[in-house]
Order: sequence, then structure tokens, then C-alpha cells
Amino acid sequence: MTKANDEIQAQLIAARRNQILEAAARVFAQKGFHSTTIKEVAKEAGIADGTIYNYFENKTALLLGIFERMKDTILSDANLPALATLDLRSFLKAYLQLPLLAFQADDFALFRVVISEIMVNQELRDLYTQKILTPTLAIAETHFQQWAEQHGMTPLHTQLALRAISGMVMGLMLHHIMGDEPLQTHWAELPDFLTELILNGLQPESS
Amino acid sequence: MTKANDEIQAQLIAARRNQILEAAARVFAQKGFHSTTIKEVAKEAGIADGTIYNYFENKTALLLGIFERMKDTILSDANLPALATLDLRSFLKAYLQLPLLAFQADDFALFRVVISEIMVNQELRDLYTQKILTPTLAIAETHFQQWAEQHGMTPLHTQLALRAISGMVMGLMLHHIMGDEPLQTHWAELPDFLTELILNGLQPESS
Amino acid sequence: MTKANDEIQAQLIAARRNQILEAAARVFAQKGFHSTTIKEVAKEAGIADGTIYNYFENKTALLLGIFERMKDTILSDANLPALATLDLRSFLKAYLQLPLLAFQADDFALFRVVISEIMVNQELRDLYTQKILTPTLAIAETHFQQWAEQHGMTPLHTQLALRAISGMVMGLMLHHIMGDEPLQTHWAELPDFLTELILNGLQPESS
Amino acid sequence: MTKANDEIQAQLIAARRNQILEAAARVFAQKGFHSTTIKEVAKEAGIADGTIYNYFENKTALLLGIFERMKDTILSDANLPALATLDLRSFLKAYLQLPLLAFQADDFALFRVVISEIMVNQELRDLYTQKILTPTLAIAETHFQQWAEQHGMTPLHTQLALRAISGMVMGLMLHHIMGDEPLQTHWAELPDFLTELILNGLQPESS
DNA sequence: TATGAATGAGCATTCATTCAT
DNA sequence: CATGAATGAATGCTCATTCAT
Repeated sequence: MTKANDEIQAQLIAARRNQILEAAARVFAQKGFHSTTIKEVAKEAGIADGTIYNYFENKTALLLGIFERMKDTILSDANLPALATLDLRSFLKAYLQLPLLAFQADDFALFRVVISEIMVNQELRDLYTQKILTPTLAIAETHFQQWAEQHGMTPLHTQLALRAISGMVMGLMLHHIMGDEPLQTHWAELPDFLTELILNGLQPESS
Repeated sequence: MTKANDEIQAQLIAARRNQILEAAARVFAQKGFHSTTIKEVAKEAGIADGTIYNYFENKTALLLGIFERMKDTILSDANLPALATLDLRSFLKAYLQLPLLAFQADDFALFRVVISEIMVNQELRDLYTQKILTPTLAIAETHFQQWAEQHGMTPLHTQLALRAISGMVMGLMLHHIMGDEPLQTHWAELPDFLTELILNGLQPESS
Repeated sequence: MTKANDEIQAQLIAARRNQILEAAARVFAQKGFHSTTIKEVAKEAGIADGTIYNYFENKTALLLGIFERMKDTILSDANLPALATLDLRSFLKAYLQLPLLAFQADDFALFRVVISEIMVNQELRDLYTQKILTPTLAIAETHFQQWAEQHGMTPLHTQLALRAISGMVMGLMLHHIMGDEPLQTHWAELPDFLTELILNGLQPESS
Repeated sequence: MTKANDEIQAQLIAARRNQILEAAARVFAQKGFHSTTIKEVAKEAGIADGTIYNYFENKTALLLGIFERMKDTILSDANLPALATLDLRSFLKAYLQLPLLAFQADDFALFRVVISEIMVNQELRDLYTQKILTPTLAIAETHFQQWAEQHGMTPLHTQLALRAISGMVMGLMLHHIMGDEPLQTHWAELPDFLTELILNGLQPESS
């Protein structure tokens, strides 16, 4: 009985946390982190100001919480095992598609807020590195290693290449955010295009 | 006489503005935009709080001012005419080198601050697009167009490729900021490495 | 049956009240009244926050409750009848010893908290006057009166002398709290010393 | 000129500080420290909330400031040199009079607030010990030493006696605060009465 | 009765901006 | 123009108290 109660409790707590985080995400996405007050988040969540502090240490913790959820979304979508069986081209395409599509939902609004704070908040930066960047790169590295060795790439070049690819994706999202016309219009074609670009470079025909 | 006085006046004003902007840049880079108070900027500049408001509308205007100066630095360094005479490989290398090295000076601190605010401040975002992104892409486009046509790239692919390259650079700087070990260690090798990667792709040997 | 139940009820209630008051006294003594939250008292008592409000009107009532218990302790220790048979010297010594030793237990921590609030809270002040100060003085007065008359002291001087003695004790406790070295070291000798001082004054040999 | 300006500046600052401290003292005396808001102090001083923070670190600093002023008042009133020429009886009377009268002005209201916080705030307690208690005792000790030696009091007894006297004064003030009728009515007679009590004890006639 | 989540009034403190000198 | 004291709106956070379960 107690066990059952604890479970219910845990679920209620999780539900409340999610309710708050979703409200926070909505408001942050719209107004930015610093311009949003706790009162506004509370109102959006339909609860009292103080209640938020029963579930989160402080305002920053809300951002960290949003962050964790983003991470879960991204990495759960990753569907890692499936990737293992693909050839490089297919793998690349899948690997590129993930982030390119993941943040499109709210037109990158939340991505913007998070990136903005990451730039300025060491704690968040560490969390990002640790929870997202490193694991994501690790997945790719595992996959890529074998191929790289077979094709005579040095380990260093392998690492740099992966970072170039990963960075390219992030940079394209920034460009999209900046309002770049061609990118916004042809966003859906990017996975294919980038895959070929990465595989063959600009001058595929010239050896 | 009046004319001469006006000139001197203008110079004095410009000098004071620069004095303030440099102070602001130093402090912002160290503490971030939101965490920095006008008082701190004033102290760093060796003037009184109120004086800043004789030269800048408000705190945000300081960031815009810093931004303008960054733009001038980048674009002046660009040394555009010279690029015109280079082959693609040399052009690419030079084109990559610019941003990769430009922000290294203060370990990307100012870059971080500016990006952070760009993410969240529409005005700054527009300014960035208009004053930096578009012109920079335009320069490259001008250059690349000819080569692209010769090699049978469609205009769309040309645009996307440029954005991929440009984004890659920005994304790599973000990765660097995140503390990525390999990138920080081998940052100087990037222009060469990326140039080859972009030209040949991952599988240069396969036709 | 109902009667028996009522009695049990009353005992349970009294027990719960004591449990809470003891917890409150411990926490207040350690952190002070204002710095202590109801949550902390509840946790120390091993019950829920809300439960406290089933036994006490509000937070201040906790202090009043502690106060009442202090009163009981002091006055029960007083062992009044016994005093009645002593000569003045013995009476004085016993009378001084009571408060001097009573609060030593927790290093005056609780005394500090109560005094602090008494200074600022009229209700508590009245309670102190009514429940402790007046009765205590009354006891002494009853005792002293006879002696005073025999020695030709006016009633007024008797009253003032008693208050001087009583005040001296309280003042010495304050000095002790302030950290006075000599007092802390020789605290145990005070009853004897003060007794003689009060009886003979500073210049016992000079008539 | 600069020197003159600095002086004027210093005076202005001192004046503003005093203005604020006096307002704070009034409001604290009336409502207590914790129940008083900065807003109320500001209003009483006729300035804006924020202005207070140009002159004081935080709310507690107001109390410390009030405290310092009390100290200055007390010790300046002490008129130390004059005491040096008095015999013990006159010295005692003067020594007792100081604190007994000093706080009477506002009916001990400020004294109450300060004592209340001293009980609970270590910083204030240290300040009190260091700035008031120790110096005051030192003055008396210097004076008393000679007399004590001549009359064969041990140094320890000298110290304890001084503390008893000093404590007595403080304790009487507390009793006054509690509303003790006889004390309030005959407060003015205390210096004389206490002097004789201390010198001769309760039984002057008995050897 | 016991619980503890929800409440929301309340407050110290900050800081961009103004303006009299 | 330069100054920097004064301003006061704005906000994150606390915590005594309530009340549905």
C-alpha cells in the first residue's frame, strides 16, 4: 500500500514538474529567459508562484529542467541500435536529420533560449557538453571509427571531421534562426544535400 | 572655424564613444551582458555613470555599438579585393581563416556575449543578418558563383553549400566554446583541414 | 467511559504539545525564533507542518508555550516552602542560585531567544511580567518584608533593593551571554560572592 | 578647492547617513527591527527606498549604524577625565547615572530593539562587547583598581563586583521595560539608592 | 487527527535611467 | 558636457497558514 502510494506520489510530482516545465518552455520561448518572470510562468501553468519553488530550486533550475527534457527527446529519438546496421551514407543522413528536425517544432524558439543561456551560463554549458554533446559525438565516433580506419583516416582527422559535421548542423540552425531565406525555404532538403556534400565535397568529379 | 570646431567635436565624440565601447566590451566579455551594470562599465572607462548616457541611448545601445565595431573589424580584415585573384582552394582557406581566428583573441568571450544576445534580441539579430551575415555571404557568393557555374552546380546548391560552410565555421566556434578538447588543441589546423574536407569530402579517393 | 476517553484524549494532546514544544525549543535555541521555520520545527518533532496548527494557534504561540514551560520549571524548582525557614544569607544564596543555574543547561540559548522576543513582543512581555517577574518578586518580598522591617528599611527601599538584586542576576546572565570571560570562568562562584556583596556591600569593614 | 569640495561631500554624506539613521531609529523603536520594512524607513526619512542602499550595505547595517551612534553618545557623555578626580561614592553615582538616564529619552524603545537583536545576532553581539561593554568596564576597572587594592579586594573579586554593578544596571533597565511599577516611579532615585546599596550592602549597621 | 501540497502576500535588494549642479 | 546622488519600478524567493484528502 505504501509502495503504491509512493508510486502515485512520484507520478503526481513528475506530472506537476512537467506541467511547470512545459509552461516555462512556452513562456521562455516567447519572451526569453531573462525577460520572463516567475509570476508569468506560474500564471501560464495555472498555479501560484510559490508552488514552482516546491518543485524547482530556482528560476535557473527551470532552464536546466527544460534542458533535460530536450536531451531526453533528442537521445530517445536517436534510435541508436538501428543506426548500427546502416552504411555510411544512410547513417550520415539519419545523423543529420535528428537535430535538423528536432527543433523545428516551435521554430527553434526554445533552442534559441537555451543556446543564449548556454553561451553565458557555465553550469548550463557543462550540462550541455556532458549530457548532449559528448554522448552524441560518442555515438557517431563509434560508428565512424571503423569506416575511418578502413579508409585510412587518422584518428585526429576523424575527430575533427565529426566535429565539423556536428558544428555544421548547429551553425545551419543558427543561420536559420537569423532568418536566412534559402535555408528556411529548403530546410527539408538539407539532410540529403549535406550528406552528399560531406561525402564527396564540392568537386566530386575531380579526383 | 565653426567647421573646424565641428570636426574636432566629432572626433572627440567618436573618441569618447570608443573609449566607452572598449570598456564595455572588456566588462561584457568578462561578466556577460546581463550581469554587467552600467556602473561597472563607467568605472572601467574611468567616467561617471551618467556620461555614458550622453553617448548611448541605453545599455542595449552599448551592445549594438560593440557589434558595429566587430563588423568593421571583420569586414576590414576581409581584404576583399585580394580574394578575387585566388583560386578556390586558397580562397576557401582565407575565407575560413577569418572568423576562426578573429574571435580567438579573448577566447571567444565577446563572441559568446554577442551570440547570446542575438539569440534573444530581435534588433540585434536583424543587425547581424543585415550587417554581417548577408554581406559576408554576398562576398563569397560573388566569388563562388563563377566557379560553381563552371562545375555545374545549380544556384540553389551553391547557396546551400555556402551556408553549410559558413555555418560549419560558426558551429565549430560554438563547439570550441563548449570546451571541446580536440578542437581547442588543433584549432590552428582547422583552415587547412576544413578546406580539404570541403573540397574533397570524406572519400576523396573514390571517384 | 466518555470520561476516561476524555482523560486519555487530554493526555494525548498534552503529550503532543510537549513533543512539539520540545522540538521548537531545540530549534529556536539553535537558530533563533525568526530564522526558524515551522517546517523545521515539524521535522524536528517528526510530524507534518500542518499538525502543529492543530495544537498551536500560530508560530508565536509556540514561543508562548515554551515560555509557560520555562515558568513551570523555574517556579517548581523554587521549592518555596523550604525557603521560608532559612535565614537571610541562606535565602539570598538560594534565591540567586535559581536563575543563575537554571538557564545554564543549553548555554543560555533558549533564554536568549525568549529575551529577544520579550523585548519586542508586548504579549510576551506581559506574560513574562505576569507569570514570572511578579510572582518571583512576590515570593521574595514576602520573605524579605519581615527582615526589612526589623532592620528599619522603608517599604520603598525594600522594593528597590529586591529589584536591584533581581536585575543584577538578569544583567549578569546577559553579560555571560555577551561572552564575558571572568563571568564565564567563575560563574559557579557567583551565588556566594553576590550574597556577600549584597549583604555587606563593597566596604564591609568601614561602618 | 578640491579639498574644500571633498569636505563638503563628506559632510553631505554624513548628514544623509544621520538622516537615515534617525528615521530608522524612530521606526525601529516603534515597530521593532523585523517588523519594519525598508520602505517604511525610507518614507520616514523622506527619501526613496534605493537611496538607503547608497549609504548602507543592507538592513542590518542600519542597526549597526544606530548602534555606533548609541556608543558615541554613551561614551561621549562619560566625560571620563572628570571621573578621575572623584572619590568612590561620587564615581559610582556618576557611573550608574550614565546608562540609567541615557536610554530614558525614548522610554527605552531603541534600547529594546538593540538588545533584542543583540541576543540573536552574533555580529551585533561582538560589536556590543567590543565597542561598549569592554571599554566601559575598562574605564571602571582603571578607576576601581586602586581603591580595590587599598581595601584588600582580590583582583577576581574586583572584576566580579564590577560586573555585578554593571549587570545590575542593565537588569534594572530590563525590569523597567517590563513595566515594573516601583522602578518606573522611582527611577530618578536609583543612582543614589544603588550607590549606597553597593557601598554598604543591605546591613550597613551590622559589622 | 494527520498530512503536506498549494497558496500568495510580503520584502530586501538591484540597477537602468534621470537631472540638478 | 561631466557628474553621481536620487529614484522607484521590478522581481526572485520565503514561509506562515490553510484545507482537501
